[in-house]
Amino acid sequence: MTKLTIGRLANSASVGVETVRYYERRGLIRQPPKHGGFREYSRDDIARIHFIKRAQELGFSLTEIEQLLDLSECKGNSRAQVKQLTKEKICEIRRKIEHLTKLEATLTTLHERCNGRGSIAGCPIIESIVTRSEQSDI
Amino acid sequence: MTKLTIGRLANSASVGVETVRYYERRGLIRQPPKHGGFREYSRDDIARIHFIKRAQELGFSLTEIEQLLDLSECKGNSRAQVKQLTKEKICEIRRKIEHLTKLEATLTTLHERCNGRGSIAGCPIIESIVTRSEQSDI
DNA sequence: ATCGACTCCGTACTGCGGTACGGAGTCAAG
DNA sequence: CTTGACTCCGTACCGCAGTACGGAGTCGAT
Repeated sequence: MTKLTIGRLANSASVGVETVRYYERRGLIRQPPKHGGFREYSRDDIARIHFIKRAQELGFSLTEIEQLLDLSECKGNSRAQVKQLTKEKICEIRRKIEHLTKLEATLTTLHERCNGRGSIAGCPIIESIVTRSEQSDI
Repeated sequence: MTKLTIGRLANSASVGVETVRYYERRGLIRQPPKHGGFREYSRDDIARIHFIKRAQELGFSLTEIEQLLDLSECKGNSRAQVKQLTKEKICEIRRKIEHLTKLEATLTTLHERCNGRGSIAGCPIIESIVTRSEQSDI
């Protein structure tokens, strides 16, 4: 049972040492006791970083993850808040998808319209950018 | 016919003065002749900024827009390259949509599974984050 | 001639999520 | 007890697309 230093913690959680320090600065993980100036972590801290990483994969920002962590530790009726955060994230993702879908449609139309041969003169893609009046995006 | 100073140019193109200077630094617009130390633009520069803005709306980055601008001004058979850039952008957008769609599905499942009542203990959303083993995202 | 608005320039800062640097201190193995 | 790996800390930097600052100079209208 060697001491869980920052390097070993980082290794166990597959992140960089600097990332751990960064999370500490951001308040995502508490500063652990120090022995001889060196941080000494517990197993729980590995789990905490795993939590952060997994929540990131789900699309949550570090700020939101901070809230999730707080909620997951408080004793109130916090399940509603977690659900609410999730709902907002879903809406955000849907908005992004909607926007990207429109973009894709516009670009695909342009791409199909362009024969890809010859000089720029008459290129429908460039034309569309110059006379910005085609479909509405954004 | 008052002189087209940076402020008037910015106004005409609905961007900030600092944005124009930034585009110049980035090489997106050439530095115009200066009279008494003041930049003096032509009507073409307004069109150029409009081009940049419209291309941004289409999802292109400033780096890509630089290429588009170069292509739109060169005399070679550059239509193929414009089409290629567009295709790559479409692929990039499709990848993003794909990723976001998977995320949305995962989060929606989680959201449905959570009744939103009570404390954290047993909350399916938090559980899913803690035991990161549900669906695969990213 | 004066005044206010504008412009000049370099630099720093924003948000996001880290990554890199570098000199000093410390721990553990040989 | 030396050596090498690790850790400490603050700070700067990355990409992206700007935005902000602030002191000095200049233009146009009165």
